[in-house]
Amino acid sequence: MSLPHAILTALLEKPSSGLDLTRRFDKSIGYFWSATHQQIYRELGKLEAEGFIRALPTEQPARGQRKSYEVLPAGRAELQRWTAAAQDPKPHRDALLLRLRAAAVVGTAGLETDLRRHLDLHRRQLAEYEEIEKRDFPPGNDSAQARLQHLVLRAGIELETFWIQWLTEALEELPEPAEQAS
Amino acid sequence: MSLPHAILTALLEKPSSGLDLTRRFDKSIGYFWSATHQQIYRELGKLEAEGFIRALPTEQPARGQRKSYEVLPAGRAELQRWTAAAQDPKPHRDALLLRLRAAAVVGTAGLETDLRRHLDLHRRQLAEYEEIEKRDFPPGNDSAQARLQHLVLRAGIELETFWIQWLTEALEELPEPAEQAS
DNA sequence: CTGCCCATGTAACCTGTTACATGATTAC
DNA sequence: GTAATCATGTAACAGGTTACATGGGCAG
Repeated sequence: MSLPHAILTALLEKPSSGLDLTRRFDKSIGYFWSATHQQIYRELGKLEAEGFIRALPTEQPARGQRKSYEVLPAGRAELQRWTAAAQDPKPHRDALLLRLRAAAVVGTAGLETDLRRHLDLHRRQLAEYEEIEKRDFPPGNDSAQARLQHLVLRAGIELETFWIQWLTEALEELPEPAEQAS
Repeated sequence: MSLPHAILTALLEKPSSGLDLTRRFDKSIGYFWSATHQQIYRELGKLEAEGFIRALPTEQPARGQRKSYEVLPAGRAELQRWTAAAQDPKPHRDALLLRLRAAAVVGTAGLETDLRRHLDLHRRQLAEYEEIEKRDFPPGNDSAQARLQHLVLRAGIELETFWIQWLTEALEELPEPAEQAS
């Protein structure tokens, strides 16, 4: 039950249309809560029906016309309630760790290529985060809002850093191709 | 599409009944790929229908009777194929980071209690992992299989360590209760 | 023989994914 | 005017969650 709250947060940061939101869910918010445009439109409909958001009045909100939404007081209250509510951490699911565990049983043949690819993807993501950090969080800005946003970004940076280091170790653990059983 | 492969891995490590698997998915494999008993029974049925596993022959495999499964050669081959296949990382979804981002907009009132609870949960998980490490991976055992399994466990340890450190920082960033607007 | 737990399973629902559909705008 | 793209949406499906059902064995 987090997608509606991700959308409320995004809309509070800036009122947007469905497509705007879709774009913002490809970066920024989407770095830790991804969503496709189909999910977003579905959820915008629900949020509007519940009275949490409303479409900004425009001329012709017909098909093919942009429709921007803003958060209503009830929506802000709901987000506040959700933020403060106790929530149990969701069980983890990490396909890569599962694969390594499977490889311990059936062998590591063929793994290396994809591990290197993942390593590369994490390096790119880290570079992107560091770019954002340099651009959006120059030293000195210490408003409460900026500090919290920076904290979230640093979580991303440190998680990517962890995966890069871990994948590097993992690649060292793999037997040389020459040693692999066929 | 990872649950069937998680089950194949678990069954290769040790043939089991549905309930055994359920228990093992509450720890061990379940630390990075959780599943409920309903999912497991559903998936066991599918895997058996596909010829990847089979029920070990017993007297009366009726309702209420334990039914143990073992992996067939086709199942091992499928797991091997999956392990070596390229897989894109799934998009992240982390409710806690989302909440912090929401809190940057609607305020941090009420957050602290639950952050402390999460911190405590992560500390317990880390302690559990370290216990397992001490028990199952004493220094000196360096079979390829043990090294891979240890690598996976270390990922868990380091991730928990990260969250503990991050949550500690986050709690320091929160304004004092006295400063919070009502 | 009642209540409780073990073991397997069914059903309904919710969320997320993939593929496709439709109207409007812009480029050529 | 036709093709490509923008913007919003529908439909079908897959995976995961929650609630409930069924039969067997065991403790008192």
